[in-house]
Amino acid sequence: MQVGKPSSGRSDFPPRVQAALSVLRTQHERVTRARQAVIEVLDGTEEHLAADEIVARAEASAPGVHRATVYRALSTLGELGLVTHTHVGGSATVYHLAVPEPTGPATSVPHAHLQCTNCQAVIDIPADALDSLIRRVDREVGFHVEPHHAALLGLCADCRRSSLPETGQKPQS
Amino acid sequence: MQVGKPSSGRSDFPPRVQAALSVLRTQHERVTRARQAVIEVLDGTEEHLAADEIVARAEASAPGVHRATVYRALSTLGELGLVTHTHVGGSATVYHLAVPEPTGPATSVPHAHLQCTNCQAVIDIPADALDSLIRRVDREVGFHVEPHHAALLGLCADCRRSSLPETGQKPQS
DNA sequence: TCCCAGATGCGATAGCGTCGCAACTGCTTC
DNA sequence: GAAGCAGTTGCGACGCTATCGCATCTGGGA
Repeated sequence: MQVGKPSSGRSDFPPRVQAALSVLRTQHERVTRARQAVIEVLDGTEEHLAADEIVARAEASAPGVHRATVYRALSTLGELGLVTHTHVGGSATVYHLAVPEPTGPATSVPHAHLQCTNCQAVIDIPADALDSLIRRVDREVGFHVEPHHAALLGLCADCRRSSLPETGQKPQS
Repeated sequence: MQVGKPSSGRSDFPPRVQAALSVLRTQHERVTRARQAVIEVLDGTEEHLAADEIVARAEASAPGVHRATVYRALSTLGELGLVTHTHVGGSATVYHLAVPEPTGPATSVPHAHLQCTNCQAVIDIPADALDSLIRRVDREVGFHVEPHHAALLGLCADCRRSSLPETGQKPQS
């Protein structure tokens, strides 16, 4: 990161960042330092980042960027379809860049999320695991499930093995 | 409601309330006014109640009951398996009484939840709608999904019909 | 370079939930 | 029926996530 000062026409951005910025321009949305920083942060990781964490990391390319600004940037980018968010647990929300690699549709394939109520780990699963559920719910109650939008809760393999026989641990969520 | 002053041995409680209270006694947990009130509130409705709403309704049988006390009661009842909770949207958590009618296993059948991100409505679906997903996830990643524990988000039938062609509405979650 | 709609920084505010602590009370024992 | 104590309650403070209003700043079109 920090490969130079962010000038909006800069061409040394990673491909997905460039793609996202050009969508902004196409949509007549302003390309600001805060938005660039948020996109760079999301592009630079495979993790599930909470807003908090995005603010912290955005400091690198946009020093002094404010929480509220990051929330607003995430909201704008979400409306443009550049970012998706997922509600995990009962509290935090995590964000993803929804821009495919221009070099091929390899990364950021649609996926759903599982979260362990014991260790809080978030696990990705292919979105198609929910296909039959989605079809059934659509057919029976006309509801359109967005599989990425909320994490399914439960116990991960590790926690099932280790914490079930009474250790002092207690699940949170 | 309010059919008399709450004395712990009282026998004019609805059957599920009595059943829940007797579980408390069996487990050597104290039967307090706050816990009784919470159980009565949950027994008295089919709605999905948030903690907030439970506090308000509990006022009837336990005047002055405090938010923190209701949260603690819900937590204790949850550990005993008498109450389950579901995370809906990104914020509120809703609670259910998990005590079956002693007269038959009719009500409080296991169910999962859908929530509309546009109108916030919560829809119940039979838990078995998730069965194949649960089996697949178990088989492939060893994760045990608890289908009631988090709502699946998406768009309900009404909102798909009415709000999709650009009305001014914007989804929240 | 000018200009202004739109974005930002900031602090205040709101909602949900938890914590520590002193006072109270179920429940057991006598 | 009274005593004692561990567990529960009431209360306010606190933490976290997220949003809002408003004055200031700035991206980008002319």
